[in-house]
Amino acid sequence: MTDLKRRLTEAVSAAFTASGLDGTLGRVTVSDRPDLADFQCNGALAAAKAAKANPRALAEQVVARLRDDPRLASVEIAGPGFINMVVTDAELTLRAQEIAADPRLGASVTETPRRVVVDYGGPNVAKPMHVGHLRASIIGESIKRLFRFRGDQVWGDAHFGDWGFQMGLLIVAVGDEQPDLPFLAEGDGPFPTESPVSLADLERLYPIAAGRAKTDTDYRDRARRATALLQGGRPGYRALWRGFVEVSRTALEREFNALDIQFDLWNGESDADPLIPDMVAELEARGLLELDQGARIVRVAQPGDKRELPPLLVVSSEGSAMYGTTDLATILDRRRRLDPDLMLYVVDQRQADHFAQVFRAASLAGYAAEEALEHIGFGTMNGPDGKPFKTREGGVLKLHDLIEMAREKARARLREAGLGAELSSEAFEDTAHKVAVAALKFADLGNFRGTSYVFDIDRFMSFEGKTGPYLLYQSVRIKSVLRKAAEQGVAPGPLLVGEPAERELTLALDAYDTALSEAYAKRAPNLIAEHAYRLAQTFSKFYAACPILVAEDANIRASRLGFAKVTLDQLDSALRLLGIESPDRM
RNA sequence: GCGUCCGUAGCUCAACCGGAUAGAGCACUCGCCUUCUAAGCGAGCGGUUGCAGGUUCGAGUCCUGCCGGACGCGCCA
Repeated sequence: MTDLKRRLTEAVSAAFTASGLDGTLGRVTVSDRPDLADFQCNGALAAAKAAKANPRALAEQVVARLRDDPRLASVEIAGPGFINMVVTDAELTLRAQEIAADPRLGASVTETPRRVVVDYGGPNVAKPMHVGHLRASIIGESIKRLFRFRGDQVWGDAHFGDWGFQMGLLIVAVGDEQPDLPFLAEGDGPFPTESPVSLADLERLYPIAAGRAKTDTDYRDRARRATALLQGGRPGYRALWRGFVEVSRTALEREFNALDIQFDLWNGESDADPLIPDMVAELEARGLLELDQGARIVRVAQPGDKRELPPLLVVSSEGSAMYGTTDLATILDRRRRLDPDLMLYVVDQRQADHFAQVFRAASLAGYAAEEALEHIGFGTMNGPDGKPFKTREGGVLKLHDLIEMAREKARARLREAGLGAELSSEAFEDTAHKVAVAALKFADLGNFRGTSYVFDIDRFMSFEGKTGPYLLYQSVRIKSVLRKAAEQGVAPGPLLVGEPAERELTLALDAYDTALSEAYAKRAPNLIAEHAYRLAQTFSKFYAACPILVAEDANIRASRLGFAKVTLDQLDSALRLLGIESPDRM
């Protein structure tokens, strides 16, 4: 099943070819001028340029071949050579009925399903999630759902930051505070299985230790040695580290669940670690490694580069694995275990150079084709001052606190609307949570991921305009109508396009497939968000213009109820792809 | 210094492969609840697309230069 745009593209392309023109120029798009047409094709202009001909004359040839198309109410040439098309009500009726009958609500699947790993979230041991994690989690989750919905086999991997220098820092910090810990002893143990520190301890110690390591070289060297010993397998350090990982992960999973984010894999950086010695040996054997200032590196610069890309550091002068080493080993690990066609890294744009280095090294080593590795970068979330977001006190806002702030705003608004009396306290809390999550996610996914945006809690939580709560509201309103219809014994019937609002709604529903395939191609969930918003808005117009349950004619009543039903289904489908769930009432 | 990205309405953001009259939301003004949730709908106001050149029938979009900003640039992740 294809959408109207694609069907018309086929027809217009055929007309171009039949006129002796390049068929690919027959691409049809939704009209820029809804007052003039439903769809348009600008191909005659491009064809004229290539052939040095008159665009209107070429358009005339093409249009002549389209005049008999029964699906078109009109085909006209406008301006310098735009081909404007208006679709008949009959064709729209047919399309509306198709979408209503389609379990996928008009969305197609990809022609060639792939095996895809989406690496996102990036939680770390000992670091509570903060607003900076919000984007990675929200965007990654949406991309994962989108790819899966389009038919790919997808694994979402949290890629847990449980390894590296930060672990050495924690060992030193904890050891300094509790020097009598059995874990610090050399030898094989046995060691306690209980963590000697709480998450709160780790969260308190880590920033202090990290700060000290920046200025205190002795301290830094101790942490580096601890890192090397941990990675070398010292049993006491390993046992202590396992405690860090456990207390951290428990808390992190709770937070992800609150945002309706689920990972298929919680592979830590430590899981890639066992592969490193063989990997290093192999890189060595292939002559890819070079000794430089005591470290072992892979040179990744290429001739065409505008600037020389620094080499990837594989083994530090201390003998430690680095960030890039782990990432490289992770690629190797995934290749062996999952053999993906594509790995997407949903990580802050600022790490673009790092991923370029790792991907090139992976390509050189033959671990993955460079096209199979993609960094899906996103911009930073800034405060109202345009600088990276901070609380009023200058600290980092924890994700947990952010969600609670949002929830509190949602509760207040729900109480205003009188929902407090209507719903049980459980249902009320559930609704407040859904509204809060929708507000946060839609505020983020409404923007293209690559651009930084201003994080403004009041604007986030405003329940008016282009916001998550607006979308939920439209969904809820439709559910309410459907409930009333069921009480009155009215059932949805065949969709009939007559009123302008019904035409518009059908065209909006038809645009779902394009929105999803574009979002998929560009890895850009904001296109889903935009579609959802446009659909909700178009429905709201329809709702105002076309009474449903009070319509005189029974067929029209059933048709409009059918429009309500299919709109709800597609809207909820789109929202699910954004990771947003709509409540029953609000 | 080198590199990447960005500069669009008072504010926050769009603009599909270079196409028609640069669009939304917020804010502001005005209308609309004896119809299904007004968290809504309709209408209005608001623009020299940072500046200057160039290519083109046509430039927010491509090229050059300048101004302004964010970010990155081997032993943190």
